Amino acid sequence: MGRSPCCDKLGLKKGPWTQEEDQKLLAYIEEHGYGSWRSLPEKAGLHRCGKSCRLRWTNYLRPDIKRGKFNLQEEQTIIQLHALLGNRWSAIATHLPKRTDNEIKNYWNTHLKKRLVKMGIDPVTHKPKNETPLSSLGLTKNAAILSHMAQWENARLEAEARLARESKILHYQTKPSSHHHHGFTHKTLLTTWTSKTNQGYADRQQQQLESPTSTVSFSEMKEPSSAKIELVGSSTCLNLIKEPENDWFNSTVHEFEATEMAGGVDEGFTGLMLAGDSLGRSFSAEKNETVKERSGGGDCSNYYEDNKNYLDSIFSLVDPSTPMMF
DNA sequence: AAATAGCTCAACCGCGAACGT
DNA sequence: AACGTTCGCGGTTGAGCTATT
Repeated sequence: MGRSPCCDKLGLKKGPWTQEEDQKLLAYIEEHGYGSWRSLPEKAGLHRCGKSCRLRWTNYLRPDIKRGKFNLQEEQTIIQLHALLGNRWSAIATHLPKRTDNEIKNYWNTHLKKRLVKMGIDPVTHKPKNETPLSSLGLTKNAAILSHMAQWENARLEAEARLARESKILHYQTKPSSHHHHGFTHKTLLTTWTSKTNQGYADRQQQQLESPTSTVSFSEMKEPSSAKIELVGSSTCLNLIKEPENDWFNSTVHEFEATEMAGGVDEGFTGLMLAGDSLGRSFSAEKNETVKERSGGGDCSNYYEDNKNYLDSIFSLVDPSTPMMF
């Protein structure tokens, strides 16, 4: 409830961070860990508000951030997940290791959205702009199914958030104390956390993830996010796993697949363009030049051989029985 | 070379959820 | 239950950079 007092307190600096400030923040976090952002600036000798420090850390200074151009695989993941989740950048970011929600949001707004608009696709609905309104009932069958899928994903995210909260507790329990843990590097700090929580986390995940997800992406586990990477593995393929016993989910997927087989797929979705030639410069032109150097190799590299459409991709995200290779 | 338009992205703002008392 | 504090999220801004005129 309520809002925290704003950072407009007298004397608190705003705007771009200097190298010196970065060093101070890094040095403090290396030694003491992070959290308690409100009190951190003063302890670290920074004339910033805690919010600003947290942002600088999560979006820039964190050691596990990958910077630079997004590769094709990442672009596709963003578009697909955006179609499913909308502007839930943090949720999308959980599927893109090393990328921050802010970065993804920026990239969407400055690149991907414009690209879709150019292609005549509504970046909000991911459907062609000239498409007639949905069926007389307001929704086509497929759109309704997608809506179900989104609900399913929402449930999954809630479960993940629940896990994240628990993991945070563990994190603070294992966080080095300022009294007796001097000289922690990022690596030791993060590794310590990971090793201490890995087993318990896996156990709880097994026991408690009762939402339709058995997704083991450890999403929302942002603190520290390198732990997520270790747990997920190096692949940036999405590892969503369908609960075999989830009848509703299975029936939904099967229903959709049946519809699709019958040629009933609504071709309005963005990904149809992704697989086709109309994708404009990046998804086709960049494909050849970049697939080797940008795909990151691994299990994802032969994605392009599968000329699958977008909805295939989306369902592959949630149905491992149709492996999606990026 | 200067002016201007367009673009990018780090950082800020405000809101609401979660949590503590 | 009510209230205060903290944190995280998504939307927005604007400084700095690049391209164009």
